Amino acid sequence: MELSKNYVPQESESKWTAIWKEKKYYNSQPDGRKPFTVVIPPPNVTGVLHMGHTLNETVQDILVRKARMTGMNACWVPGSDHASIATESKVVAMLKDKGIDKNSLTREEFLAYAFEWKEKYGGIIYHQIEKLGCSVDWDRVSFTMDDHYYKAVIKVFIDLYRKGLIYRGARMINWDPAAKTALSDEEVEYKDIQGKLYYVKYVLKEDPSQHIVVATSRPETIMGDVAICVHPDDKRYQHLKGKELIVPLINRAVPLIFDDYIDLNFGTGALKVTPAHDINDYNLGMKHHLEVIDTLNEDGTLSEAAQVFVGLDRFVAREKVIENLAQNGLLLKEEEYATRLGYSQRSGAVVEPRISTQWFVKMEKLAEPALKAVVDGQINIHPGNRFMATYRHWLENVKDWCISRQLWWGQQIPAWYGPEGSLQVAATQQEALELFKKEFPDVRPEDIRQDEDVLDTWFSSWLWPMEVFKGITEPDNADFRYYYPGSVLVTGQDIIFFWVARMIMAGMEYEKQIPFKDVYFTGMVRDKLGRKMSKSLGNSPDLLQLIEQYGADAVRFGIMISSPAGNDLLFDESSLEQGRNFNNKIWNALKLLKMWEGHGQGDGSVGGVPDQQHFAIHWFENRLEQVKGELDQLHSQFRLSEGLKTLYSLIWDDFCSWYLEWVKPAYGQPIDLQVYNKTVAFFEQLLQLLHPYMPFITEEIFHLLKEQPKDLCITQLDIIKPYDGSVLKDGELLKSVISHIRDARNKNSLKPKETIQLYVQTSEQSTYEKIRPLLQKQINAEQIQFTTAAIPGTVVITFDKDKFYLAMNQQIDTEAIKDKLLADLKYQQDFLALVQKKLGNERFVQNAKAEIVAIEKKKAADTEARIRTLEESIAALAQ
RNA sequence: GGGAGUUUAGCUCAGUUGGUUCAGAGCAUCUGCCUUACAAGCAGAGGGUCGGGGGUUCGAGCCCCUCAACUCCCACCA
Repeated sequence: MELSKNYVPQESESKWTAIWKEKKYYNSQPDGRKPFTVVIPPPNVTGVLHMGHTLNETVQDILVRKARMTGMNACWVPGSDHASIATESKVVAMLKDKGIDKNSLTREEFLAYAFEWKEKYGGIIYHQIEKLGCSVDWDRVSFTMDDHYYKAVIKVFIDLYRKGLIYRGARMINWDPAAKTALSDEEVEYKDIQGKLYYVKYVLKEDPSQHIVVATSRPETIMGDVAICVHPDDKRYQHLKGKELIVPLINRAVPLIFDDYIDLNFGTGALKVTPAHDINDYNLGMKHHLEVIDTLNEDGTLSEAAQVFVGLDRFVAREKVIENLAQNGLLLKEEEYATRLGYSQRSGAVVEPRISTQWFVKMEKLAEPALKAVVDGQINIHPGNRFMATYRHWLENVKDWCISRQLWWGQQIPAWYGPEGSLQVAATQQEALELFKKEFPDVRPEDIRQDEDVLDTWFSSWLWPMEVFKGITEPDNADFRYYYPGSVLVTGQDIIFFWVARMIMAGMEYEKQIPFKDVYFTGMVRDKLGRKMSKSLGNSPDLLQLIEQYGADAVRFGIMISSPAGNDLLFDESSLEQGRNFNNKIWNALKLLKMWEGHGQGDGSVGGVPDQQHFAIHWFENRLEQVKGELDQLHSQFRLSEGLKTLYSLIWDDFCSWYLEWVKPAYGQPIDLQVYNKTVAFFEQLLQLLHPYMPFITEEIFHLLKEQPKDLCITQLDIIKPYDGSVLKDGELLKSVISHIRDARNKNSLKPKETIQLYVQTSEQSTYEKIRPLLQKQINAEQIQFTTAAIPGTVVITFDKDKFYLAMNQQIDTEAIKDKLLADLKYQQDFLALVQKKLGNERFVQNAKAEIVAIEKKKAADTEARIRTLEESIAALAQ
């Protein structure tokens, strides 16, 4: 079989995607095994996967594949979120392009367009998830607007309402006067602008000669003023306590109130309170039980309540008010003032804060068990407890959750308005009607109307870990009982409140159980300049194009290699190159083995293995077990990035650079069959360990390596065996000695083909005997001999307490060697001085633990021995 | 404004309970190699006052205080 020069990912990726799918490896059904359940954080249905998703999905796939290979019944549920705001605005934009105004459509017509849109674009993310190699169960695809899911959301709303946890209340919302619609916070763009601050005189009712000056940026709202507020400690206004002031233009008397909300140093320290047109004023008004006077219409013109300039646009009215104030001598001055204004993303109009009636969830009772679950450690957050403080702070100061949205795409609020302002909450019109009939026996279907608003997207996604298994609609079903609670949730730290905390609340409320045992927070993916990835900057790469260019495994490698849990990741395509290079490295190891295949010699019995290769095999066997242990440790701590680094180094350095070179037969020589078989077995194990991170290439090579009874993705990892540390130590010694001698060869400009004679002066001859054959081969030595004295005319290298003499057919730069030895000597002497100073310190000897002192003593002894070695070498050199 | 986090080599990051030679890894850089798996490679090398200052301790990259810069979340000043 002819293998290509480099690994070509595309072909094998589509091949294995199809095979895995066809064999249904990733489909899960409840059975006797332990479940390992992961629910995907559902991406927006009409979106595309960005690099943040790529990171999340890769992390999940690593965990799921690893679980599947360790005897667990892994179930990874894919799906998507209807994402009410994001999707609706996209659909609205699409309609606009077609020349259709949303306002001209009925709700039903609009939803038909929206579903059509969802069907058309909803598949994109699933395709991307598949291309990335994610081992999700495609039979369990869920969508937050599936029929059962819709019902679950409605059921929960009704339930919470009956429990008294949902109520209607007033709230400031962002209003777009041009589009005449409410905006979500996300749809408001803030811009820094240069505005003006107007200083207006409010005279005292009982004594017009006295007044308070108020600074305002919005004089046109003066007619909505219901109080003037100052700081309780402000000496300037103490004497006016209990007095009333006159609002200009309309001559309304309003009270002077005191509140420490006021900033003493801003403006004049006096604030006009206009509850209808400012969120802070609204809160102040609530606190002080003030009236709310809404002086604006929904199109931004002044309303009847304003009394003056009725019907004029707010900005026209502003000029009129200023004019009027100036004429009456009430405008003291104007001041330039830098501020931020909200603009509507949709129409560009200046956003108007407006009071509206919204639905809320009471959070206090829900928050308590959710906080406890994390504080008690039922749920473990990774990394560490870093997000614990944030989580606790939010839950302890939790505000009620506004769940109504002025949109059509989503679950319509199951509240019905009947005669005489009556209200009923029910799943269907029929049920609502029944309820109304108790009070109004004659009520007809056309007398009641459902709330127009839909529910916040998070009000559906907080049920995700449950309802993907129909845990809300059919709580006793077998799937739910088996898979719930889930194992790990992998998500971005930015939605800890929006989503994570609320899922925990829902889980505790409806199952009295946590929804998942571990939460793994990934960081935010930024570009290499540290900027957030965004469409407007155009710095977010296209996932499919990256996969096309580098291969899915390389993309997975690149994104994982530098992303410790919770830390931001600066995405740089060079890490993908590193991944691609890693692919090639593995591919080339395969090519090497393929060259050996069929050329094996010997009967395959252990006895036939030559000494040098025997050591190599023995060493790698133990090294492999050691790394397996490390990997397990890292996995249990969710340190996947480090796990990948560990594997990278194990494969590239230990396996390819050291082991394969050690067992490689001399040019033209056949390989020992036993060695070959062992090497193949090692390679298989490496592929298996790497598989969760890089599924495609590992599966491909696994099969190219030899005939396999089954596919790699479902093989089970062996139990880790204990390893022999002394072999590893010998291996480290061998590697160090090889490196040192190669360095000396380099420094003396020896060509690789030129041989040397090596003399070793050591007290540990038996150790060197073990590694002698490999050492000889790797440093291209004609022979290695032991010596008890310096060999003149050679290059001297000291290593630990041992000395090496390299004889070569080459001019030797004695001065350079001497300089190096002297530098080393100086370092050792300085180090010894430090250690001795420490040991000479009585307080150290008294206070430090005995073993620490012993270690220091050993350090001193070792260093002294090393100094002697160096001094001897330098002396020998002088001869 | 409130809360949280980060700061270690040119870049991206490890560094666990304060104590093994602890100052590390990868990438990048430099030197030498077209050695018959791999130049997307091989063999080596150099590079850091651990953000600044102070403190605790026999001992601090790690603990405490303080300052600075950057980042995120929340609330957004008339």
